[in-house]
Amino acid sequence: MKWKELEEEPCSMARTIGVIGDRWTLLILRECFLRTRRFEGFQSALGITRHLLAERLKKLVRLGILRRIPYQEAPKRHEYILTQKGLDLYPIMMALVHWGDTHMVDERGRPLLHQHHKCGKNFDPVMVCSECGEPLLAKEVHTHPGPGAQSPLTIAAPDKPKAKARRSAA
Amino acid sequence: MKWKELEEEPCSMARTIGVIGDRWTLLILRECFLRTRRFEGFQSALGITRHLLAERLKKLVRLGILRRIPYQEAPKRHEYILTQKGLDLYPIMMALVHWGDTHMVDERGRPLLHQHHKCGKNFDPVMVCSECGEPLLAKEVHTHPGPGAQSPLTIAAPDKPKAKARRSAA
DNA sequence: TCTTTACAGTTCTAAAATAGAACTGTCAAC
DNA sequence: GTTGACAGTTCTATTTTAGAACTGTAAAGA
Repeated sequence: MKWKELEEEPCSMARTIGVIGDRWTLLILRECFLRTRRFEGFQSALGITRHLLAERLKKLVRLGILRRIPYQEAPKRHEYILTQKGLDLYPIMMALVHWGDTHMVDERGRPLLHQHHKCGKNFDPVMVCSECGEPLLAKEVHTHPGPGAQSPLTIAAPDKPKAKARRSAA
Repeated sequence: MKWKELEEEPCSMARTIGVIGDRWTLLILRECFLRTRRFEGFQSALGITRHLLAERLKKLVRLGILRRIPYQEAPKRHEYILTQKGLDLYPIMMALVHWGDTHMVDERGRPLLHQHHKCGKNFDPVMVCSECGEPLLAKEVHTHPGPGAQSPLTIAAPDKPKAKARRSAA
């Protein structure tokens, strides 16, 4: 499966993965949320090769997740800033951090604490139901096809004959 | 940067990315949450090559995200079931789906709806503060180093001399 | 003026990961 | 005794990444 194909799957998760589902893109976005904005900033913070960084930044701009804004003329220079679409990735970032905080910390504890302006406390992110406000558990959620569905299950209609025919074709 | 190194970075997000930050792993986990449990099930639903599927399942088992449980003797067969550690990835999955629902749907609408058992309604996941219950916005959160920090900022202490010295070394 | 530095890339080659297909092996059913 | 389900493993070819060097503009300093 190519990356491009992912973006066309009838599954919101697959499409999202097609956009941000690789290591470097995710790390670049982490830096964006930490207020890094410039090429050199990303490069030195991440140790990513310049080649890949340039390529990923282009992709994020093309997808409307970052905006490329000039901050000086003369030698033309640009900053990369999160758009609203990019800012909307925040829950994903927080969910990733929280899982790491829960399952991947060593004996020293969390590398980073998060403080909420509104209440002033260090917090954990909690995912709740938009309708009743209760925390969401996988077992308490039932999925069913929406208007954009193509298969009775969520996802990835295996509409490629290959998938099933693979062995009998031999 | 190698995948192994990621898991040792002083950043919970980097560590999480080291575990689940690739396309196929994420898609395999999606299938797990949709109750797929067997090798052939994953393979035909995803179209992943058998080689990679075997490799990724091993990794997920090694990391304690899936458990490999025999479901028949004779030809020994196993199922792959989410552990609690794996189930805890649910907010990440939901956050990915929700972003896709918001920004990647086509004119037909969402491929999949989610219904909450407790309240019976279709819902969106909302990420809130564990302390005050208010929805979290990136701009209202301040990060500061925790006990496991190694750099004043969250993350990725660029402790590799290469990062800065790269040009002057030439 | 000449050199160095900051910055933002681009362009190579080598190494690693992934795709794609076929092969292995056990057992049940036809 | 042949076929099919299932769960892998083993190949080669293609794509991606890593790693390092090179390009080019302009400011700062010797």
